[in-house]
Parts: sequence; C-alpha cells; structure tokens
Amino acid sequence: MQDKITRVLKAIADPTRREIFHALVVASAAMPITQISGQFQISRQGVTKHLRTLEDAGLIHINSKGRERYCFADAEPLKEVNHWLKFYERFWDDSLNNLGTYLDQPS
Amino acid sequence: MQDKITRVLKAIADPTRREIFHALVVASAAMPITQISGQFQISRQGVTKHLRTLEDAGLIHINSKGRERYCFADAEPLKEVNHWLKFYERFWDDSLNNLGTYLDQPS
DNA sequence: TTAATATGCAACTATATGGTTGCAAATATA
DNA sequence: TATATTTGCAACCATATAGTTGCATATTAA
Repeated sequence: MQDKITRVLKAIADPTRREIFHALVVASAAMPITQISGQFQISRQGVTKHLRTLEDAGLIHINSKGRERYCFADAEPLKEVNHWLKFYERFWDDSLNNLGTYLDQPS
Repeated sequence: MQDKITRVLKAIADPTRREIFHALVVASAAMPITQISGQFQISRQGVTKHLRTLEDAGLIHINSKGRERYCFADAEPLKEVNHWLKFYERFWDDSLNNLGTYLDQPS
C-alpha cells in the first residue's frame, strides 16, 4: 500500500476527517460509530468510511463491545508529520531567503 | 474552492509532490520546469500538474523569464500545518490517556 | 419471542487525481 | 531565416475518493 506518512497526511487532508478526529480527541472518551455519525450531516456509512481511513493511518483505534464499536483517537501518528515539518521550519521564516533566490535568477 | 489548510495538506499528501517540493527547497535556487522534471521519472506534464497543485497551495512560486518559468519553494504555508498540529501535541505523548479512555468504556 | 438498535457489506454514482500523449505557440540559437 | 527548446493546452485513461442506498446480521431490550 502506501507510506505511513502518506496515509497519515491523506487522512488529515480531508476536512470531514479532521473534524471527526477532532471530535474524538476532545471527547477524550471512546464513542460508538452511531454516536459519532450523529454529529455529522453525512450518512453513517460515510462516517464509517472515514473512520476506516483514520484507522488505517493509526489516528483512531476501534474496539468492539457487544454490538457496538467504540472508537477513540490516537494522536501519536501526528508525531511523524511533525518530524517531517521540522526540517522545513528553518525555511519558513526567512522569506528574505526566498526573495534572494528569486532575485538570483539569471537575467 | 477548498480551505487553505486543506489545499496545503492535500499538496503534501502526495509523495511525488513532497519530493518535488523538497528538491526545490534544498536547491535553494529557482529552477525552470524542464530542469525539475529531469529529476523525475514521470513526464514533464505530470510534473507541471504537481507544480500547479503546489502553487495553488502557496508552496512554490513561479516567475517567467523569457521562454522559461522559474519555480522556487516557499515553506511559509507549512506554518499553518504546524499550527494545526500544535493543538494535538499534548495528546500524542500520553498514550496512557488513550489507554485510560479505552478502559473507560462501559462494561 | 419479537422488536429495536448498531453495524458491515455490497453496489452504485459522481467527481477528483495522477498520469499519459499529441500538438501548437513562443522564445532562443545557428 | 530555419531549427531547436521550453512551455501550455487539451484530450484522454485508469483508479481513487467521498458519498449514497439497500439489505443482511448480530446483539440488546420489551
């Protein structure tokens, strides 16, 4: 399949998935799927698909209990995104650097 | 269209685009499209499409000079991703918190 | 036992995505 | 001027994505 970081980035690249993930994080409690999907306009099945994507990225975990499936957030995979970002940190402040590069073009 | 942060996340969610962006960052010099595409296996047009996506996200800027178009990286939009991540920072360390949540399920 | 609830699976649709190729136009070079 | 180079545009293709609906199944509650 895909790279781990690619899975995580694709997972959080969708606004609805970011909302679902956020809801689970701030809830700080495991929630069954129906309860989660009740907070969104899209169908339960739509939410379920997003949950699977989040699960594949490791951003949530699901645990069955009776007929219900409890989902809870796990922010740990975001560490890797943070690490990826860290390399570029030194570049996003010096806009002057970019400007310099721009001015460095052959004329 | 889309949210700014969504555009940025979608842009970096593709491995080829991350490579292109990285190449431009470390080059720390503006490069014409043909020169960039020479570093990748996919066609020039394929690269051009990725460059447009990166440009829409603000991760590169393009400047025409004669028949050439010079591209250079701009890491600034990554700040917003960093800011989004920052909120979750406090959650990704305490795996115990997640475990607690897990154990908090009704029985 | 019967009814309600929570879920998964499958099929389907529309659109986005990552890639290709062919061709035309603009610019630079011989 | 004739030729080579850099690029954009457009059409096309295969697959992925975000969403839907219908139905079957398992579990819980009346």
